[in-house]
Amino acid sequence: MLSQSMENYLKVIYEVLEREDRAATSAIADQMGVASASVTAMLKKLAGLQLLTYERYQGVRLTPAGEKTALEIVRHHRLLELYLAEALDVPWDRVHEEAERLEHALSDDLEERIATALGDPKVDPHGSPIPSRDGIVDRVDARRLSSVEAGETVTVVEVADRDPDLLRYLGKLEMFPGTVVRVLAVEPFQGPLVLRSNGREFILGRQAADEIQVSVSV
Amino acid sequence: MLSQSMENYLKVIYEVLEREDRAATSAIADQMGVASASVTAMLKKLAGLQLLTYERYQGVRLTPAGEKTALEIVRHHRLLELYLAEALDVPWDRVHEEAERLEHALSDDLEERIATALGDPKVDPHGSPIPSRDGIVDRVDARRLSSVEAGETVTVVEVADRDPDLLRYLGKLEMFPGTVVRVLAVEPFQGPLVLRSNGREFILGRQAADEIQVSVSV
DNA sequence: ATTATTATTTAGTTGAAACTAAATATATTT
DNA sequence: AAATATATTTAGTTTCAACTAAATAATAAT
Repeated sequence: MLSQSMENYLKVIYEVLEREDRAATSAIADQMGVASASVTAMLKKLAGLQLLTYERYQGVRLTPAGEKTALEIVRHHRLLELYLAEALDVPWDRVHEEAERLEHALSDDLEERIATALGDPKVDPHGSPIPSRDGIVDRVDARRLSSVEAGETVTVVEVADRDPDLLRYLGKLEMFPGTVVRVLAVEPFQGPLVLRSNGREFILGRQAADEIQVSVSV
Repeated sequence: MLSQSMENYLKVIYEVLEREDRAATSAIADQMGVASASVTAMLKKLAGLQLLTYERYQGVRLTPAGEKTALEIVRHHRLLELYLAEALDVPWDRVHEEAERLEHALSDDLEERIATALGDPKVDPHGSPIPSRDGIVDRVDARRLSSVEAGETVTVVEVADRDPDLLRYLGKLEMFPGTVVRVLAVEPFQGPLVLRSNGREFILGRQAADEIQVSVSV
C-alpha cells in the first residue's frame, strides 16, 4: 500500500513524463507546490520501492511497476472527472480539483462501478485518455493548435485541465474535445489565431492555443 | 480547517453521544481503533479549539461549535452512503466503509449537488437521520427490537451500520428501514425472537435484535 | 476500608512528509 | 575557460498523529 502522498508523486511524475523525457525534481516540485528538497527525499523513497529509477541530478523515469501504479491512479482521476461531469453536472473547470481529492479515497470496487455506469469511456472531459483496467492508454496523435497553419481545419482532441480560468474561457468559446475548428489566420510574432467553429468566428491568444491539442479533421 | 483525523474524532464523538451522555476516552478509542493515549492527546487539542469540553477522567461533550462541525461531517457521511447505494448500487453492507473514506474529500459544492440529486433525503440506507444543511436532525422516537413484547407489530426505523456481516444477514431477511415486523414470540433467558414480516416467519437472535431500532407501526 | 481492577493520563518515541538554509553539482554566459 | 546563474541535494527542523510503558485516578470487589 502506498501513501496518498506517494500516489500523488507518481501521478505527477507520470504527467510530467507525458511531455518530457525525464521528470526533473523542480518540475515535480512545481506541479505539487512543494519544495524541491522534499521531492528529492520522496524520489529516494520511491526509488527504494522500485517504482522509479533515480540518479542524482538527472531526473527520474518510472519503472514498469511505477508506471503501472501511476496509470491506476490516473485512471481513478480521469474516471472521476468524467463521472462528476456526467452524473453530477460539475462544470468542467472544477472536476479536476474535485477529482484530485476524491481519487485517493476510491476503492477498486467503486471504480469498477463508475466505469461501468459510464460505459467504459475512453477519454475524460478534457479529452485526456483514460487508461484501461490493464493499463493501456490509446493516445491519439496530436499537435498544438498554436502550430497549425492558416487554412487548415482541425479537431480539438485535448485541452489542458489544470487552469480553471482557461477552461471557463474555452467553455464560452465552445472549444470542447471533438469540436471542429477552421484556422482562418495566424497573426505573426506570437500573435493570436483567427478561428471559426460552431458557426462563430473569433480570435484566440497564442498561450491558449498552446494548451489545446488538435488532430487533422477527418 | 480541521485535519481529517480531527474530523473523524468529532464524528465518532458525536456517534458515541447519540447513545451515552458523555463520550469516554475508551469508547472513542474503541470506535477509532486507536490507543487511549492517542485519544487523550487529541481531546486536548480539540478542547483547545473550543470544539468540546474536556475535564480529565470525565469524558467529553461537544460544544455548540463542535456539534455543528460534527453534524456537517455526519451529513457528508450519510449523504454519501445513500448516494452510493442509490446511484451506484453499492450494497448496503459496504456503503459505510466507502463513505468513511470519501467523506473527507467531499467539497460543500459536491455535497450540495448530491443532496439535490437525491431530493434532499432525510435518512441514509440504514435509517440514520441525515442532518439538514443547517444542522437539524429529526430523530424518530424508537426503541430496540429486543425490548418489544410478543404480540406487538412494529416498523424498523434504523439498523446499526458498522457490521457488514449483520447487514448482509438482515438484508437476506429483508429487515430494512420501513419494514413492518410482527413479534410472534420472545424466548426467555436472552433467547431469540420469533418474527413475521414480508409474509415470512423466522427467528432472530437477541444480539441482532439489539441492533435494530423500531417504532410502533401506524 | 482496603485491595484489586480498570480507565485515563503523562512522558517519551516513532514515522511520514513537509520545511529552511547551506552545500554542491550542472548549465549558461561572457 | 572562468564566472555566474540555476538546479539539486544534504543536513537538520518541525508538525501531526500515532505508538508504548509507566504513573495515577476512578471504580468495583472483597
